[in-house]
Amino acid sequence: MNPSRPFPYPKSRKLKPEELPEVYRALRRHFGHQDWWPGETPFEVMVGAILTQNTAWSNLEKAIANLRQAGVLSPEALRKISKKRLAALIRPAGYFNIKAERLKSFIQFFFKEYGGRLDRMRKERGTAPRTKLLSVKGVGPETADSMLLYALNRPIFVIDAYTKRIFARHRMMNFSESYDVWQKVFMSALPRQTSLYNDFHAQIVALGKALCKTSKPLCDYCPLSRYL
DNA sequence: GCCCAGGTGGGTA
DNA sequence: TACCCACATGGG
Repeated sequence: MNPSRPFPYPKSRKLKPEELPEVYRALRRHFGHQDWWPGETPFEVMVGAILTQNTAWSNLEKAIANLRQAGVLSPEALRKISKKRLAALIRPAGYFNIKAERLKSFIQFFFKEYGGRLDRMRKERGTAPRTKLLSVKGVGPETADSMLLYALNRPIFVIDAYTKRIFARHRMMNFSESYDVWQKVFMSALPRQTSLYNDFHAQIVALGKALCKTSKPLCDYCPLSRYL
């Protein structure tokens, strides 16, 4: 994604953060409730959060399928497997060497901090899990927040490339604002509800994927065109 | 063949 | 702080 690319769409009115609840309802009317869970288990979600970094979802799915096929989609098995074999299994996800390294560092952290047990991580209150996750090499804010929202059911809004692209195009804020600023704007404008954050992010991804498949200008197609 | 995808960390000025 | 860059496969 090149944020400096010229803005390819007609000048639009500015979308205000206060309109986000309404935007969510518009997306939901268009796409329907997503009930989105990007993985079969919470642990799989955490693994997927690392594997999906800057990668097409279809490639991630191949890597997850390989891990499942090899029977290593568990904390214990991922701790035991060699980095070399792990890298070979996740090859379709791209960046396989660096992601094998990141998965290993995450697993090491997961055992050191929580004994490899998700329930122990769940019990920890407040912002401690996020702070700790961010200390793991290879886990940045989006990866940490994806884990917190989709694996631990915490009310944390995930900001991804689709989110920034779509809302920057609607001139709500600049693409280049920091992750924390983007997140603060969304979380200030929306009630703190896990189910809302889960489905809103899923709606954004649904829109992002739909727009990737069309060459039409955004405003001809987008269910948010009423806000232009 | 070319462009891009649900990021992150390291290096340089 | 603010940019560069490496990391890599697979689909359109």
